[in-house]
Amino acid sequence: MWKTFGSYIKKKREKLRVNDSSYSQRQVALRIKVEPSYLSQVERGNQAPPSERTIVALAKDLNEDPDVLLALAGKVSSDLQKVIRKRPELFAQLIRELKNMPNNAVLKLVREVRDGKW
Amino acid sequence: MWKTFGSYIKKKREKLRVNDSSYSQRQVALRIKVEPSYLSQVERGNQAPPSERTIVALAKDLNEDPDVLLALAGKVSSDLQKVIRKRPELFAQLIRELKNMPNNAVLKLVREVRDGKW
DNA sequence: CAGAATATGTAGTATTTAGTATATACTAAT
DNA sequence: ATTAGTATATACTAAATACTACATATTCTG
Repeated sequence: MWKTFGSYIKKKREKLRVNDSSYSQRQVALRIKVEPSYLSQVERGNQAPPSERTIVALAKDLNEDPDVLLALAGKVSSDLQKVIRKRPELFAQLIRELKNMPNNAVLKLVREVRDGKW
Repeated sequence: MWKTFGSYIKKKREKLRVNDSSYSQRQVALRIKVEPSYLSQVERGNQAPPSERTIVALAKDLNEDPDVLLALAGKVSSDLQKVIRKRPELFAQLIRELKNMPNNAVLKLVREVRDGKW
């Protein structure tokens, strides 16, 4: 059902575990403050992905991009949502326009904005 | 608690009702397929705003922008979320860059994208 | 116009479902 | 003998909505 998220984080955890034994399910679960059995369920995709709070903690622990992990979990970071909600028409329009633009076009846009050409 | 959303849609409905008696709470509720008592609660802000599905139906019925209504309800349209989730890093970065940009700058961006300059 | 019929909004309570997680106990690996 | 992973059952909360009943308007109708 939710195999994608689960196997993604499992793989990453196991990769880290090769060089650092503190990346057992139990240790990670302890650090991100959930029950080990729950993390097990999630990794195997038997449970839907955790809450945003937990996913962000997990992302930090596994050194992953929170936005990517949230996306795999079918979510969008609440802080991004907040930005959109402040100016819904504007952002809705922009995002829909960019929906089918190729990556490099969007990226170019990002750079121009960042470099203060606006 | 949720007065903003409620009073907004109530006001709009009552405005429409002046010229069209089919905009009573009951009739609207009937059309958007919820119980009249529920719509009443929502309008008075005693209940949290409805689901996306219901809000969109309401927006259509009241001739309002769904994105705006969703925003008032503290939500972001699931189709926008989907776009973001497809390329999370890219969109996350863009949106965060634009967070504090003035409206007209963002608008300019929208226009340039729409006019195919990318 | 008076009264009947109908429509409107609201109160209060109950139900359903989803999301997020815990607890306990068991099995396998080191 | 620990440590690691998993199975299974269960709990808890909030979100979303329905059901019933009632008081007040509004509209017909004779």
